[in-house]
Parts: sequence; C-alpha cells; structure tokens
Amino acid sequence: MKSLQEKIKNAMVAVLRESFDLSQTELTFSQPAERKFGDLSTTLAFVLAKKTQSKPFLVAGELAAKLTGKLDAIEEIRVAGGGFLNFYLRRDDYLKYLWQNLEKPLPAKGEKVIVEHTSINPNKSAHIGHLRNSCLGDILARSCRFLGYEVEVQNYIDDTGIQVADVVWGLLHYQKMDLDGIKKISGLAAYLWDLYAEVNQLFAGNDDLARQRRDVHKKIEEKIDPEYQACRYIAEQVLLDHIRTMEQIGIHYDLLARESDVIALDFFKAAAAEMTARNVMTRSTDPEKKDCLVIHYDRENIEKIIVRSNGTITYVGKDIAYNLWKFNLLPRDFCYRLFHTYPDGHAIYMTQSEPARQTRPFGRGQKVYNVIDVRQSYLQNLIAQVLAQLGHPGPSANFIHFSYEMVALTPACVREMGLKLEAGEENKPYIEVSGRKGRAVKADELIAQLNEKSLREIQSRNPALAEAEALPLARTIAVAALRYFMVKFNLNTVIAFDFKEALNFEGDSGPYLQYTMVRLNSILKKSTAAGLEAERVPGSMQRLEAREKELYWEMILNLSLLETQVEFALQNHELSSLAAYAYGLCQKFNHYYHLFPVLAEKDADIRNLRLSLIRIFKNKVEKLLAVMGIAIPDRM
RNA sequence: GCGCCUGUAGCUCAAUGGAUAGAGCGUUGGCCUCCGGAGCCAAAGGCUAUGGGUUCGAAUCCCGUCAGGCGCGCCA
Repeated sequence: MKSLQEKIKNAMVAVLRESFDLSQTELTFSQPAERKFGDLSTTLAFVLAKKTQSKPFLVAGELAAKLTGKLDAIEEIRVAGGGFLNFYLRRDDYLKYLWQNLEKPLPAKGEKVIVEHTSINPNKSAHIGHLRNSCLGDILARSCRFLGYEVEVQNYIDDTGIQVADVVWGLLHYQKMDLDGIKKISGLAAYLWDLYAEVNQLFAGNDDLARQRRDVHKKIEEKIDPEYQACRYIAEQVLLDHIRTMEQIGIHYDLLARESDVIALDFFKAAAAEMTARNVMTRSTDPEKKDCLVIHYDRENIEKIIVRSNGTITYVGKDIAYNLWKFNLLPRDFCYRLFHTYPDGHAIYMTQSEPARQTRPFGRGQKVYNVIDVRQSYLQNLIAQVLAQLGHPGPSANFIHFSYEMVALTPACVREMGLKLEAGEENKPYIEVSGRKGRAVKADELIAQLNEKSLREIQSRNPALAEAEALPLARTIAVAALRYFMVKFNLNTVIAFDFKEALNFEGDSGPYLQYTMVRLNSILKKSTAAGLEAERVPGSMQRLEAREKELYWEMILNLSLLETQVEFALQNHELSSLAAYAYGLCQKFNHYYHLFPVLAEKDADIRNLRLSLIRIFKNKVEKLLAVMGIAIPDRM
C-alpha cells in the first residue's frame, strides 16, 4: 500500500509550490515528538524565514493560511514552538483508508538488486561474525523484496584460497590422511575448526611449514591430486554445512558463485583487458613491486597490487571481475547447475565452468549490495572507483558496500568458553573473533543453545506439551531471538558478544515480539469462537473515551507507516530501525491491550473498533516481522 | 604516520539538526475474581568524554584535545 502520508505530503508540496519557490530538499516532514504537536510536522518555516530574513513564526502563519482548506486529509493546521507547522489529520478517514488498503502490496519497481552476503571461506564452521553478516544480508534482501525489487541473493565461495590449503595440508600432510579417511570424518566443518587453529599455531614462525603450505596451495591451483581432490571435497562439504546452518535460521540463497569458476572462465582476463586499455591498471614503477600490475587507489594515494610478480591474481582482482559480471559489464558468463533444493522448493544454483544448459539468467543487476564488514571498506571503495574509471558511472553509484562492524567477544565471554586471554587482553573492551586462534562462538553451537533454552522455556510454560510438538515452536523462537539480536544494533556498532544478552528472551528481544503476536492471535481466535461480529469497516474513533482515543490513534498512525519505515531503513542503511519500529509497536500494543479488554467489552461499536485495531496490527506487524525473517509460533 | 569509526543512565544500546535525550538489563516497589506474567505499571539513575564554533535550535554539523577500535599485505 502506498503510504497515505506520502500522498498528503505530495499534495502539500503541490499547494505550496504555487506561492513559494521551493526545492524538493527543503520540504521535509517528520513525526512530531509528541501527539499534541499533531500527526505530521514540517520545519519549512524556519528554512524560508532564513531566506527572506523574516521571523519563522510569521512565515509559519503564512504557510498555514495558504494550506488551510486545500487538503482533504487535513483537519487542522497549527503553528507551534516558534515556527513548527503541525498538521492534524482527519482520523476517521485515515483509519478507513488504511483498513481498505491493507492487502495492497507495493508495486514492482522493475529493478533487479543483487545482494551478496555470507561468503564464508569453506574451510571450517561458521561463527557468530558470519551470523551477523548473513542475518543482515538476509534482512536486506527481504526489505528489498518487500519494497518491490527483484532480488537475487548470491553467496561467493572462495574455494581456491590459501585458507582451504591450510586445512588440506593439515589433513593430508600433518595428519597423514587420504581422501577416504577424510570422507569418514563426521562433522567435518567442526573438525576443521580445531584443525585450522592448530595448524595455524604450527605455521607461526616456521619457514619450512610455510613453504609446504605454499606448495599445497600451488598444487591446488594446478589441479594436482591428491591436494586438488581433497580441496574440492572439503570446500563442497563445508559449504553444505554452512548452507545447513543458515537454513536453520531461514536464510536461503539463489546462487553460489565459485571463485574457481571466476578463474577458469577467464573473467579476470576480460576485466584486465578493459582495465589495461583504459589505463586503470598499469605496470608498477615501484622497484619493490617489479613486474606487478597495480591500480592506483586515489582516495588514499595507495598503489594496490592486482597481479603479483609471479602472474597470479590477488583477491581484489578477482572481486573486480566478479562485480563487473554482476552488472553485466563483462563479455563472459558462468554456466550453472542445480545445487540444492530447499524443503519449500526454492532452488540454489551453483556456478560451474563446464558448459551446461543455462537455467536462468543470473546477474545483470541494476543495483549491487555487498554485505561485507567494515574492515574491507578500502577494497570495496577501490572497486567502486574502478567501475567509474571504466566508464560506468551508473553501476559505480549503484555499487553499494553494505558495511557493518564486526562481532567481537568480551573478555568475560572468552574466559567463559574456557579459552585463555593473552597479556593485556583482560582490560580490552572486546576481543576480535579469530578463526586462526579458534576464538569464536560457533554458529551451530549458539543456535543449539538458543534452541535448548527456548525448549526449556516452552516446556516450563506448557508442561503437557509433547516434545515433538514443542521442538518446532522452540526453533521458531530461537530464530527470532537470534535474528533480532543481530539486527537490533546499528551497523557501526561493534557487537561485544555476550551469551546472557544473546540468550535474552525478555524485553527488547525477538521472542517479545512473537509473544505479543501470539496473544493477539489468541484474542482473535476467542473472538471467532465466541461468535462475535465478523470483520467490517471500523466505525468512528469518536466513540472512544479520551484516553483510549489517543492511544488508538497513535497506533493507527504508527502502523500506517510500515512501508515508509522499510524504505527508510533501506535508504539509510539502518536495518536496526526496523527492530526499533517493531519493538515500539509491540510495546504500545501490550500497553493498550492491558488497559482496554476486547472480548469483555459490552458496547458492540467499541468492541468492533478494538477488533479492527487488532486486525490491522496483525496485518502490518506480520509483514514487518516477515521482513526481519521472524515467524510467529502458534503458541509459546 | 595516513585514512575510517566510536565515546550518551551502573551495564548493553536507541534517538531523519527540532519541541521535555529514550529503551532493555540490573536495582527498588507495585499489578491476574479480568482476552496468556516471555506481560503490565511506577521509582531511582544524564553537564550526551572534553574545550571552542556554526545555527532560531546541536548528542547529532565544523575545528581542537583526550580515550578506545579498525584499516593501510605480492593474505583472503
């Protein structure tokens, strides 16, 4: 549904343009801090007063006079606070409009958005840092879809890297296994978690082992067995493990793009030809970078190596090629195969370099979001620069690094996990997660703990409930707790992870939202069972007594802003505003519902108004929670 | 050294330049004869690190200072 407020704003702009010289940017509207200041407010008078050397209060009066009577939706306009222009809506009309347009989805934007997220190295289990990435990426994708974009979710698989080589060396040369032995390992990803940390300890300061590691890497790149086979096997098995982990929390992908295919299909060669032709990539004149091909990063005046002196391509080089492909700016394409089908029928495809019947056109995005933590800002900015230098200003502007801060551990959390703190770490505010040191909370373990806790909570509240029935409910609640926790912080807030907070199911948490909805559904069920009147257009809010009228209206107004809020979250890269919005709505509802019982109300008009509010609330908040990937259990 | 980010209640965090800086946790005290207590109500708790500046208006923008974090690899 197109927000009614948008319509009202547009009408105001049209009227004001007749009398004032306005640019669009000057006219902003906001929600007043308090209801007594109206339903919609603008500070336009302050801006105009400055321009005309007049007093804001006088200008506001002038504006009010111009607008009065010109807008159907407005009941009253008042000037307050020395120049604020406050608008009071015709509440019953507004409510009716909202009620009648509940089922209207937003129109398709006709634009394709590619969201890349997760992109975990396939050499060990996923950890909490990856969970933040995937949750943000997934909610970003859902927001775009909600707003009418076509969305394709890609997960980039670095299946050729040195990090896979580390564990290949560990298994084949350190633990002396063969491929058959590796295939017998159960829980391979978790096994590699420990091995990866152990092997990295060994590598530290040991030149001989470092050389062995390089040899393994080289053999993988040159497809020499058994290293190559082991690498392929491990990468695929660990990838499956990651997909399983993310599937548990409702995260799906459309395409798995493999680095090995980027290389095999010569994506970089095509990109390099273009970059060389345009002088974007040049041979370095720095003697220390003899024979290297580099790109000058203008913003920080740095020369970044793209092709090493031995002719191999660095990570950014491959990423440039891959991102050019996302925008359909490379004369190359992948081949595809069906990789996996989710229980709901959704299919994941994987790239491949062997010819195959192409199942659908992947890529070709108009907008690209790369969900990658802030530590890669410099490289992501470099890619945007290259896009511009190659003559693609549009894609460069639509290449969006969806940057967020890392997840770290509190020193207390590290100790709690039985890991040692190094000298001086005790006093640090937080400690960076490190796969190399095996220092992180594994995603699966956190999810298991959440599942366990919510199962306990459910069973304590519903002692008669069979475990088979309680289990899926517990999972739904655990997912809500996790996703809400991952999205409630601002993107540039470092999450100093703490079990107690992540496992909190009360207050500002996902389960609180679910609980609100469960109770609300219960009221609706009882209302139907009691044979109360069916849905009908809500009557006039004038029937309500003063206190309820204000609360009621406040909720209606807030609920009507769903689409505006999602748009805001996307525009400002602040998905946390969705969490805050949802939480605020649920708080208001709980407050309201505590004061004004529905089923016990004898007056049919008032009861109907309350039921209408519940139906509107259910409609809007279910959509909002769906955008956050939070489902509503039948009971809890 | 250069670049980016952060500093708000005891703790963890919110607050499109806007009206009296808000939540959760913790603390203290209340609330089911009443639609589910994962709930509701209330109290206490703030010179928004600090010094200037811009503005009708600053937690928010600019400059300085202090404190902390992250980048700046022929790793990915």
